[in-house]
Amino acid sequence: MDVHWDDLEAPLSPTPCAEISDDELVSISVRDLNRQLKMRGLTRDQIVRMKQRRRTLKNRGYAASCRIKRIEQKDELETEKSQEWHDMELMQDENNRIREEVEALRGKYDALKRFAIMKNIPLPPELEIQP
Amino acid sequence: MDVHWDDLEAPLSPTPCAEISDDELVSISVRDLNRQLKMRGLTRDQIVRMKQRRRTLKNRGYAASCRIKRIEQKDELETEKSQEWHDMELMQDENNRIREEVEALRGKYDALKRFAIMKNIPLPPELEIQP
DNA sequence: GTGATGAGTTAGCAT
DNA sequence: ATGCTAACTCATCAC
Repeated sequence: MDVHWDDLEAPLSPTPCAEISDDELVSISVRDLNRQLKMRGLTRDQIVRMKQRRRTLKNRGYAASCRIKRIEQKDELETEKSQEWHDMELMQDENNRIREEVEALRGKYDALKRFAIMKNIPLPPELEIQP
Repeated sequence: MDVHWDDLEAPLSPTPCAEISDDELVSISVRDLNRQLKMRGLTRDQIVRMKQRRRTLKNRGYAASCRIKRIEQKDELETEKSQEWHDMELMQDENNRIREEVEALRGKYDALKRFAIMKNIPLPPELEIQP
């Protein structure tokens, strides 16, 4: 890491590119990359290969993010699903609670009806009890 | 397709393997494959390469099923999610329906209470109306 | 040029 | 040997 190109003395040596690490190559700007390539008299062919290596490294990263994204989306779906499942349970409970309330109320109503009948108390029609 | 090996006359020719299509190679049994390879005097090296080609073709299929499986699982999750969402809506409606029922019942109760008070009808304590 | 993604290859694990 | 899957490479598309 932290290589200084100007320190190198043999730009035309048989291994003129070995010093560029993957991390550097993938993060350097196109502008700077071109500058370095020119400066170190690389052949057209070497330049093409270097560009290609950069592209491949970039693609490696894209593939990784793509995989991560896919996993995250799956997690998201699963989380939403279990959240909905939870909400549904709460609603189910609420539902039962209200249902019991209705039952209790209706029970009292019936008792009241029996009471009225027993005592022969006539009820106005709008207060009649229909189940 | 439908190649008959016995028809070939030059088992040691420079292209002794070209006749095996991908489909055949990937679906033939190991037993039969070995038989064919032996029968056509292939070199050890050619046999190794043929086996490797078979393995690669199989892997191609595995990769495809793996992708399909992933997509299906995602679809499944999404389907379940929207199903739950639908169920939840139904339950919400049911909930509102029961809630209205309670309200109606309670309204009648109040009316009954006012009626009893107006007529000075004493109710037994267990039939008392508490909101 | 950059980023995303489908398909294919390879390595490595489990059976 | 077989099947699966993560990571990688490559082709291709959209911007």
